[in-house]
Amino acid sequence: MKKIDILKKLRTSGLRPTKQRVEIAKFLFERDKTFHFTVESLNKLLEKKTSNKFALATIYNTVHAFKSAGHLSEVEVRGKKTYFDTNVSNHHHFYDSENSELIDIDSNDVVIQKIPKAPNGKKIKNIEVFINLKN
Amino acid sequence: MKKIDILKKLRTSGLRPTKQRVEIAKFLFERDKTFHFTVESLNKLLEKKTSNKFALATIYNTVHAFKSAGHLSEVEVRGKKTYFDTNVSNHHHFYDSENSELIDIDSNDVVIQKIPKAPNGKKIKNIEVFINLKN
DNA sequence: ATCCAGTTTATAATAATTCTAAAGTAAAAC
DNA sequence: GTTTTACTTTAGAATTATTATAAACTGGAT
Repeated sequence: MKKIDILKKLRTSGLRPTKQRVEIAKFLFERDKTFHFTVESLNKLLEKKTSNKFALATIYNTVHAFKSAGHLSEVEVRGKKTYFDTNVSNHHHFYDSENSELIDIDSNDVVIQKIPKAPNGKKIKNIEVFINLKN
Repeated sequence: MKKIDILKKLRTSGLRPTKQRVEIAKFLFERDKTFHFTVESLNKLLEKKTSNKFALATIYNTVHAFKSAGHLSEVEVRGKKTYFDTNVSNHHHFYDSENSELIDIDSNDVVIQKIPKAPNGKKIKNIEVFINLKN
């Protein structure tokens, strides 16, 4: 994704393309493979990659803004930190607790044959399959 | 589950049946349906139900002790608080984010036809299916 | 009854995240 | 191109869930 697209992405989401947002967006979205991170890991990587330092609160603000705009998804992982994913399509995850690593599973690689119907008055929003790994 | 069984349950787990543990165990395990809770909700419910007050740290200690002994399971729910479940068999969950409620799904009610093979050198520990609900 | 390891307790410490209010800035209005 | 305005960033404080600490307590062995 090119810089011009980054700017468009931000503008069309109603996000003013500030220096910080553009930097973070470039870091997150200018890549081929999907990327999983926590606010802490993102912060460290940004410190290395770019010369600028961002306030931690800015990382939080930005990541949440991107999430609200649908550019990031939050992954269901129990633990202290919240994981985010640049893959916003419907998909599943392996979780390797050895090194706290998430790995995407394409939606097509999981086929569910049978699920229960939703409780009264409720509908199914989405189904997440989480495969925990061991060595 | 009767009191005598509660005591046996604690003793066979190597847990000394203290006043607090017995009270909490009775509250958690003397019921027919499975029960989902957070430390906070459990604490509130115990305050109402029993005349005794427990230190919050005791609730944490006890819940973790029960979990280590295999009498409680921890559920994968993203959010600030950790959820526990008196159902320790292999099963899945609905999650109703409207009222932060978990509902058990029997393992037999979910059939997965296809899953990807685990990444190199890793094995599958378990599979958790999480069905998010909406109104 | 006495003792001791395991427990409970109140409180402090920690960790992730959110809040706050002042200073900064993109972009609209002039 | 200035000025203005509303949105952002920032540093630090506040909050929240959880864990650690260390002193007081207690079940159960002796």
